Amino acid sequence: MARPREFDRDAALKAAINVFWSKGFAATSTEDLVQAMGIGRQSFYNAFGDKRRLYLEALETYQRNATSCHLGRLTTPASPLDGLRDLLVGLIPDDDALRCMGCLGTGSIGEFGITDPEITDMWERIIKAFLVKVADRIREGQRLGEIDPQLDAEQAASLIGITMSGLQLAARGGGGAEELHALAALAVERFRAR
Amino acid sequence: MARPREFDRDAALKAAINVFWSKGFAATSTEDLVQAMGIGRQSFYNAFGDKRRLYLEALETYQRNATSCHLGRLTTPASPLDGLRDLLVGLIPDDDALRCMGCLGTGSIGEFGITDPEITDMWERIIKAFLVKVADRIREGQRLGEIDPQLDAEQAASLIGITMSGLQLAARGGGGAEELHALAALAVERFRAR
DNA sequence: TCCGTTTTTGACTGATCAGTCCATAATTGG
DNA sequence: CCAATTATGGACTGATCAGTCAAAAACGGA
Repeated sequence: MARPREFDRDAALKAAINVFWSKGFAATSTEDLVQAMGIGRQSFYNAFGDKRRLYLEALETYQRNATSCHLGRLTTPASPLDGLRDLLVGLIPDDDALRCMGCLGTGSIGEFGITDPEITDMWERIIKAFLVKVADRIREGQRLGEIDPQLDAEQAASLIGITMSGLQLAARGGGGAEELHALAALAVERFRAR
Repeated sequence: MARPREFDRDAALKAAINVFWSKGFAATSTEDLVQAMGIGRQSFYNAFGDKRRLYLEALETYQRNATSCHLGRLTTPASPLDGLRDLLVGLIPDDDALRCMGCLGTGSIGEFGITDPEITDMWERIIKAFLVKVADRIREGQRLGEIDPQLDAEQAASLIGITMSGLQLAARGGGGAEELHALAALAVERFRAR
């Protein structure tokens, strides 16, 4: 039909994700993006709309991938408490360069707050579905006698979510891997039935 | 000796803090600032150096004030556990407009990470001194039998710090006052000796 | 009253911003 | 081989960016 695109759209998107991830939306220029993505300016606008559209797509892609990793860690271990610990500990990469990037999702909250309805909606949708799974796992742990039965599972799940955000911010702020791993483990340990 | 300045420097700084607080550094233009501060462009550069200098001063002023409020809430109640709860609950204003601004300090971490040495140093200095006080209060609670004696006080204090960041991010993300107050209380309750 | 010093005002700078235009190139269906 | 369609590269746009300049204005001291 027409001339095919020369670059790999997924690879370009991945490159864009990394730029937004490390610098945020406002501090990233379209020049930064086309450079990192290795494509021409017009190809950029053809394939991704504009800077904001690309950011939304990058955010959604990043968050979908991240959430899938989180759920993997949460549900893999037989023990729900282990699952929760793996979830939190797994947020914190050992690699310094990666760890100090923090999380694009929490970064977008910090940058936009609730000023951008599309971002707010996306976040709400993703986080709600995720916290449901966390609450399920917590209830499972309560049934098994691992987790304090007095806890409200939904509320405990929200607290896990908040702890996740806090850990990721601390990671971006330069927190060490061992230190943050220990804090993640401690946070989960507080849920154990005694 | 010379012509006196016509504006109130502290008031102008306060106005600048509010702009940076709600929009972040990169998304704030000098035009935004001089508008909000109600001063001329040259007065701006005379009195505050440049945009970055003003940001650093705003951040330091904001954080000094915030930390002082935190310490007040932490130490006022007779019960250390109550102090910790007041600390966390007090982070979350009832006023919607104020609450959804989050925290300028955590915002600066999200925006700059560890890329700006001056910000990193300032943050490290302030947070370390603060966490020492939190750890002191935790040890006091352990002596009184309120707080789980098995906890490492320094580590627990760090977890409190992380929970604070998470709560403030959640507030910026649109979390409700009651919901976040309950989560703050729950987070502290997990430290209680049983 | 005049001088030295500082603030104020508003115009101005070159750089960079996001996004567009257009000519050319590459592809497939007819 | 041509027409239709899309991709590409590079020049270009007006807007906005952070920051500067120069001249006028407001003060205290001599």
